[in-house]
Amino acid sequence: MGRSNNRRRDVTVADVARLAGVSKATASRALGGYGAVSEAVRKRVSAAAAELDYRPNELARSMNTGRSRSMGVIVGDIENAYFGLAMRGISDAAKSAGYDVILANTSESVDAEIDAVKVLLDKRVDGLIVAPASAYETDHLQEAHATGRPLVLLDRRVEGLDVPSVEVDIAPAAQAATAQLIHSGHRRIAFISALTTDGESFTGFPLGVSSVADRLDGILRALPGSGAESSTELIRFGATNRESTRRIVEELLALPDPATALLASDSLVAMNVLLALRELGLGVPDDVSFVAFDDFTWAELITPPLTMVSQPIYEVGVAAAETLLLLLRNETPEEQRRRLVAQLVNLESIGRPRSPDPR
Amino acid sequence: MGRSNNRRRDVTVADVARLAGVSKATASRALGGYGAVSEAVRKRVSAAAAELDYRPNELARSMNTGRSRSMGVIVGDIENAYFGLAMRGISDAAKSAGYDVILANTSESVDAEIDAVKVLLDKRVDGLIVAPASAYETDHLQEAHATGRPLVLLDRRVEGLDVPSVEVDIAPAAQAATAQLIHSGHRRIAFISALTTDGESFTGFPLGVSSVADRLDGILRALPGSGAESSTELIRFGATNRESTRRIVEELLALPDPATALLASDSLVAMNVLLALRELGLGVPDDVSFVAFDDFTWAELITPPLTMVSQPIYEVGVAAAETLLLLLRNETPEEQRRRLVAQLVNLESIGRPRSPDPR
DNA sequence: TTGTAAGCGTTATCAA
DNA sequence: TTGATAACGCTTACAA
Repeated sequence: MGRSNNRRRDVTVADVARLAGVSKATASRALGGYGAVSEAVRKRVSAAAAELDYRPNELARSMNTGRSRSMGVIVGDIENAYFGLAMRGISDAAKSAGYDVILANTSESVDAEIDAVKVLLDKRVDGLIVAPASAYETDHLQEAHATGRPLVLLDRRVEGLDVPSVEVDIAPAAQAATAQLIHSGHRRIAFISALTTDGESFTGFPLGVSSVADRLDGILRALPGSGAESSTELIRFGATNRESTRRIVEELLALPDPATALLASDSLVAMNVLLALRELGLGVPDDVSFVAFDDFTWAELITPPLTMVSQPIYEVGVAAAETLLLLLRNETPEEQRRRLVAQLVNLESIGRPRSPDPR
Repeated sequence: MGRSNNRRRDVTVADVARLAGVSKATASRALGGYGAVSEAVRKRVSAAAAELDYRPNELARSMNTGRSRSMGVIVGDIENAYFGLAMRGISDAAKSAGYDVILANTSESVDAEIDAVKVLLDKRVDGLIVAPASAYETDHLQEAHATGRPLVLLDRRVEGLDVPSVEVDIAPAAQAATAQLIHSGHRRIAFISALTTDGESFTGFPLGVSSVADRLDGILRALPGSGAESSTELIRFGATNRESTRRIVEELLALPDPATALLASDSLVAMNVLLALRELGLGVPDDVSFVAFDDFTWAELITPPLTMVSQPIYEVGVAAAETLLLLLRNETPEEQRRRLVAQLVNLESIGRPRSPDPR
């Protein structure tokens, strides 16, 4: 059966100590496994604790050790499978080190991020993992860092903020994808992102999100000497929803010299681009070639299977957590900027460009 | 600029009080906005707090209020979009009530769940939201409930555990989907789930996961008098991965009287079933009709668009959090078992059964 | 309205 | 090896 003391006052070390006939300090030592305790006493205390079903109050413990054995994680959008998987990686790595994870979701809003940092620091998390919503507004991250509590950046880095980051090394894969398109005969290659640039120029960078800047960087690196063109009109931001994405796709394909290949910055953009193409009655890759910067389980089921840049995002999460754990032990990570490799998964959405006029 | 005291000792109420020239208690009252404080003093304390950039230590606060303003959430798999979206709902609702969320992932393992409950209770969360991995092994949930801390079940309920649950009312939708299949002429309708039954009989229930049991319940309810058959061989569990799912699909289609329609219990199963059908060279819905219990953004892009049972899972998350918040205020939820309606989204993966022998 | 002092449940210090 | 006792930073009686 088991005791059913409703609404019982929590059992404390004092209770355990009393039952075991020792002092609070001794009981605490025995339970915590530190200091010097005789074997006999240890047994007695353990028995008493088991008897009373004692569970230490982690709050109280944290209060004078100063460490809470928890890490705060701040991401833009947990419902996005990309961050969901990263979260899983973080969670797994944290757990096996005895840490747990407090999650904050920001809906990619900097204000919410600022707030989340405050809340988590107030909760006295031992450290933070953040996928920053903006590379510009970073005062709150600077401040967090200044409190002395370790901070690791996830998926995105912030220039001028001297903390470790774990990212996907996406530029080479972006370059490879672009090279592949060029090889197939494409000269008008467009990039579509959900980023809102707020009137910022994207040329020369930096863009607000480094992971997007890196994609673009890789693409542009593939162009010189290829005959393919780098042109402002082919690089488009603001594909935040189905409608805006459709408008962008239409515009790209209605240019005097139209785009013949589209690269989508993430899975959501990819979906909206594909929906737009379908609505426009255009086929992939016969009418337009397509590459997505993300890998989704469903890609294989779509006709045709999509060419994608696959990212080890679970591993990014694990690495970020491990880096943070390292910092918490006052060790220094091998690299300040850790980059995991992305892979071009070459399925069937790249074809030859349709000739400008069908003869 | 801002001050750059590295590794500064945290500012406490005592510091604020000293600067404001009042006692600790008064400062605390002024900052907390309770008790009686003169306007002049309040201003002075606020100024001092701002000056010192004071941030209250929530740990210490929690320790003597007994409340931590945080809730623990335990789900099987955060990387699953289904739970990711629920998490988002919980997170949003919690935040707007000033609560935050500690997440634990269990990989659908009961042991991990038992552990997670312990850890979260030790952290003194004010309440728990759990999507239980099993309807049988529930001692840890009973115990959690017995501590007096409120518990709300998410997506799945546990018979005999008297706590509120928020679920999707999936049975009617399952019945509707089945009716639709019957209407199209199907008589051999199969259900495929990832659940491992451990040799439990599924007839008469209960299955380990109520949400799966409810699907089956709805399906079976549609059969009587329809001419369609209810048969053990058509109800299959253990579709946990691509290979096992393929085997199950093959078996179902190789029966003396083969299945002509397949219902997949969730999106992962759905994907594996579709992959299997593709590998077997079978078309949907020409060769086999198909319905999935989940909605995925990609369904529209697949050929043909899938018929699905769409679930308001974000809202389930919101409702679960709101129910918990209610309990935390010692109020009673209107319904002990809250059910949100699911909807049959009728796209194009239901067709007429292929005649047994092609003449 | 304000201050003093006693808790909350731990861990840490220092004698014994 | 053990036990008083003082922290940790906050809230809250109770007094003034």
